[in-house]
Amino acid sequence: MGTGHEIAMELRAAYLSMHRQTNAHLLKYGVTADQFVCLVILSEEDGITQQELVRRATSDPNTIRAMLVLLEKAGLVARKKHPRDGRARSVTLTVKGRELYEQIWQEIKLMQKRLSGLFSGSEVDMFIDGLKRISAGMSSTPVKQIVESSHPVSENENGEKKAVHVKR
Amino acid sequence: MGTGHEIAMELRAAYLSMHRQTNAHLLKYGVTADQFVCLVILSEEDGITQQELVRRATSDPNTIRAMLVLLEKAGLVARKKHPRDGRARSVTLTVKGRELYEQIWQEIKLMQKRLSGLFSGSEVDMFIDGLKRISAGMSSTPVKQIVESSHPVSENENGEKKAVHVKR
DNA sequence: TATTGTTATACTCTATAACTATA
DNA sequence: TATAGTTATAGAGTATAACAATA
Repeated sequence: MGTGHEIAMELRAAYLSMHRQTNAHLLKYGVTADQFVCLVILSEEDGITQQELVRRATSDPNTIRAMLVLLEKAGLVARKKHPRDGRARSVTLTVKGRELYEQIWQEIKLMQKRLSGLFSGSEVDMFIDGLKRISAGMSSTPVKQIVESSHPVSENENGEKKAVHVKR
Repeated sequence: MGTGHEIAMELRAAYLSMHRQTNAHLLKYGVTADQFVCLVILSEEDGITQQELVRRATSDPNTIRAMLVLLEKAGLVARKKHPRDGRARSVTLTVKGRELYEQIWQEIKLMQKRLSGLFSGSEVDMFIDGLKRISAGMSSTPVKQIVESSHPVSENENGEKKAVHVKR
């Protein structure tokens, strides 16, 4: 029977395969797969905050900012002041951004058809449900009782990131 | 019913959640999740070539080399000349590398138990099978008929990476 | 000639931490 | 005080392309 380790390795393999394939397709448009995810999210709802983009893209504030700066430089998105919250930014697709998104979508659509074509109708939903369970089960809240164990590397009581020799 | 787009987004979310969680756990050991994958593969079979590591880690030669150089600098792996093929390198875990691997494994095991605990016995295998289908279906061979379409960006006939404005 | 790996180079993504401005 | 985002900094991973050594 499949183990947790196997799930992890195959999840990794599946994601990386998809990610590379997507990047290869998008290379000629000058955007990365991750940047395109931002475009997709914005095409679904324009004017959301960076914070909200972070959440929907399963990302973090620094990464999203870096990507938005690049997308802004490419003239694909705009970051206006949020009308109601002076701290926030309201991110929108420019006309150019929406056009590029739609152009890319035509191509990516075929790849996604290939993706869903790998499953039968009933399988798809079960599979997606499994993915969602993993997202929920692995979402960032660290598991306390796991963190302190009988390893001599870190001695702190509460699982904080008090690294001994941090690399990043 | 779930679409290809939904599969892609949820696959992304699941992988990134798992990846971040793993990185957070491994931070105190001074290795990344990706580096740990190398250690795991080597623990399963010592003395394989970099090429073989590339394949099993779903990676590429440059990335694997960069990671091995870091792992070698940390004293966790060794790269000897391959006994039969003078071009190849035979990669092995050092004693220190194997010890660290086993120490980390105790902790990661719990996370993996949590992972497999999200599924029933019969579900696990179906889910893993779905992931494998994606890896196979998305594996690097580019889909010819998709590549050239009616976009004005690239005009080449055979889907080669002849980018107009390449960023990376 | 084909293959394994290296070197040089460069950019994106990711993360930490300290900071500003607004709520 | 808490929250949204910025700045500075840094390092890992990823990719291209040209190269050397060996098969």
